[in-house]
Amino acid sequence: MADRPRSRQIVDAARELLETEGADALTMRRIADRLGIRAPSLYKHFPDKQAVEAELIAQGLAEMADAQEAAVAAEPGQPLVALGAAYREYALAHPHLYRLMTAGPLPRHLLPDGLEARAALPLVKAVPDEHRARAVWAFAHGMVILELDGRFPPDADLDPAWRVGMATFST
Amino acid sequence: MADRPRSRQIVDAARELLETEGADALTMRRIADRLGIRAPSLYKHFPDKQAVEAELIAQGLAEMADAQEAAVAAEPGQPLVALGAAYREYALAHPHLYRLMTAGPLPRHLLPDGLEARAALPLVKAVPDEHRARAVWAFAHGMVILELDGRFPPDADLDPAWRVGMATFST
DNA sequence: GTCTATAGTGGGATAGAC
DNA sequence: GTCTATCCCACTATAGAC
Repeated sequence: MADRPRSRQIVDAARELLETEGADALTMRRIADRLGIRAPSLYKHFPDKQAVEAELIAQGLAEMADAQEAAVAAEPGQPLVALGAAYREYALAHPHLYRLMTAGPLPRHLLPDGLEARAALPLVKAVPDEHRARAVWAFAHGMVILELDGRFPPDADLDPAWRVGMATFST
Repeated sequence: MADRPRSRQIVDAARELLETEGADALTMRRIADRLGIRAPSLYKHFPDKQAVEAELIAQGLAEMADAQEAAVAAEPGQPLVALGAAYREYALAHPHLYRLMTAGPLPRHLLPDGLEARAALPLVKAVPDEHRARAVWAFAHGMVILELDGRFPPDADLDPAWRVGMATFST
């Protein structure tokens, strides 16, 4: 806590705001409030708001990659089922961050080299055919985002939908 | 053009703004500009902005339902393939409207009764198992939204991904 | 049904002093 | 690296006159 660099403190504050209150709360003013400073001071550490958001996206992608890698390591027999479960779990545990990561184009020029590829790698290894891999990703993302957006019936049990989807793609 | 009711003109102007410039351009001021009036005048015809958006969402859902119904009628042998193609085609033809229709919770209390169910019906008939139907919808929505958001590699040919997904769910 | 005027809120970002 | 002061922007929405 003590002397983490300011830039790190800023990203941490931004993340807590995002995760607890959502994207609307993620403003330069609110970030500064959390640190007990004024908003203009943030611009000594980051050129603009997008740069702060890019850090959060990078964190999310790295954590998602970790989760995916751990999932296949733990359940090598059914990689696709393990990947799907880990994907869903991470997204539902960090809904606002997941949205930030996936809504709109990635600011690729602001992300570490290779990060996007690393996040995709476990799926690519489990599903070598690229077209099939894209289809699986679309299924998983669609399930997550429709759930987060409250688009399924409120009482719908989604476990069977995940199961049938993952089973279908596993064959 | 002449004497369509003002409320209708407002919705038409809103739709043209949304479709041509995206959600950020859909403001009460811009709508009023298009009609040559001032923004406050709009509030004599609609209680608030959400009511205007709900009209657009209702239009989109109805048009999507039309497209789905026409698709199964034209290709009764492979309903799922026809539905997927029609879904994708409508979404890509109206990307901003599609986003408005699918991002966030539906304002169900502002939509005509039964409209949401009508839009879902062709898929429900083609895929009687509700879990499987949800999985198919998630796949289709995921494919569309990832494409609209530029998340697939820029040079990716998505036709094979759609084919493999639809074929997989058809068996 | 339109207008003017305005309230109220919020945002990102910069200049320049210290 | 922080501050104050400020700019400029934009939005939804209401009140009240005509």
